[in-house]
Amino acid sequence: MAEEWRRETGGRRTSAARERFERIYHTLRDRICLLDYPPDTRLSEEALAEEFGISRTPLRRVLGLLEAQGLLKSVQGVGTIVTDVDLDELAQVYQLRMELAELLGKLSPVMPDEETLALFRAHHKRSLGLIDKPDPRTFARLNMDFLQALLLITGNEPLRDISERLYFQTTRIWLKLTAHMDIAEEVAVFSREIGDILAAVEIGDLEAAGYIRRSHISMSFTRLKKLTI
Amino acid sequence: MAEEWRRETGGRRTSAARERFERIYHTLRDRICLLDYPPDTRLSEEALAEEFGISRTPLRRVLGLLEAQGLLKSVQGVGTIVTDVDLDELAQVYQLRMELAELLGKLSPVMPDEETLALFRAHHKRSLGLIDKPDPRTFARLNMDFLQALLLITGNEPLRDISERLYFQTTRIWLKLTAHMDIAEEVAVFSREIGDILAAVEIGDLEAAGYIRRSHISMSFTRLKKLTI
DNA sequence: TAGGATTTGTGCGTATGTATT
DNA sequence: TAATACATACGCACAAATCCT
Repeated sequence: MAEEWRRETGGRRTSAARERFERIYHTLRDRICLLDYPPDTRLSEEALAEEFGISRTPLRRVLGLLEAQGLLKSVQGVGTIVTDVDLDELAQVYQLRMELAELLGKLSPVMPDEETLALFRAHHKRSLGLIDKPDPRTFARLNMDFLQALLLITGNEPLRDISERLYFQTTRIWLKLTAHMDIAEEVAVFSREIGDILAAVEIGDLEAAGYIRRSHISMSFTRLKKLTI
Repeated sequence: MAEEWRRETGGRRTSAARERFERIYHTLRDRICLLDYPPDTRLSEEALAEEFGISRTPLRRVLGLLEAQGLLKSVQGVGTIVTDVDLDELAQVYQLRMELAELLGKLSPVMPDEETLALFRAHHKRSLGLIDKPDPRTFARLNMDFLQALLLITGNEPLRDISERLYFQTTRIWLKLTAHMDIAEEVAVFSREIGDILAAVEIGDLEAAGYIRRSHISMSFTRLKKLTI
């Protein structure tokens, strides 16, 4: 039979190869977005393959996906290079993310269960703790975790996928500009965002949560533009 | 030097390998969406590689992208299978496409040049000719071509990419249900849609074009639901 | 239940392209 | 300009998994 590898309730299958693919994908995506691999870094397929204990072939499958999502660019004879984010791309992505944030609370809204609420509260607590000791990397990580939680308020899977992809496409620009901004102020603003959205989610007003998120994406971009001028 | 392979005005590079990748990708995507490969079809990597005159390795790169977009599913020991579209997925994609259609006319609107207008007029003419001799496959092809033209009204590249991807994710369901619908009526409706959008584009009212598109996506889904009940 | 046929997944050597000396 | 070093792209053989007899 060999069906012990069935997973999840719906009977969906997940092969070991697919799990490994996901694991490596998330690992590399996080490294790119946390600037462990800053823009223009040249990655070595061979070194990465060795690190993960596989050959170049399955690794290249992961790199291909990251390239399709705009985080990498492979050029024969040169290498696999981490892409940079230019202001035009950033503006377009943010403009679209604003609209999608609004849709998060409108399309197939899912009333959060107790587990999801606990997640929001935990993130809020983390943000409060971060105020005392602001750290760019910890801030970036919390930001990523909070996005994942926020996606749970919609049952529209394509919307979740797209929102996640657009977020990771440009989020590393924040860590890149960390030296030119007031980290303490950014953390304080973000903590208020989480608090406001948590309040909306607690009373089940997901549409309000979407609007709050939209407003913060808008203001984030405005602050960011002032830095780059 | 070996720089004769530069293409496009912006100095953007396109290697031969990348062009071949794009060509095969579009070929296979069209075959899936035009039901040359109906849902549940098992594709052979070896046969496809031979057809395109390459080995399995670069072909698998294309299949990997089609799998990431939800059109294929590879299972070891079984094969590469064309996915089917279930009603839940269809509903979510259509709900999102309605919103994105509205955004097409709002985010970074691009006033069409004469070439683009000629494209719209040509498609309208094709739709009128199709009324006399309705054919499902020709209809599907025109539908695809019109989408590509419509995407030109926005300068927001992420929005264009996402709109295109969502369209191709579910459009084959129309051809699949062709036997149960009034093709002549569908062609007539579509021809009016093109005519209305053409009129809006001609006078530069791109926001109106987006709303017209949205309304037709909505009505299409309503008609489709009646077929599947 | 077992085994062979078939398919995708993987490892590795080679070809091809780029940058540098 | 030519040669060398080194990176990704490719082709092929084998491993692993599934299905059917």
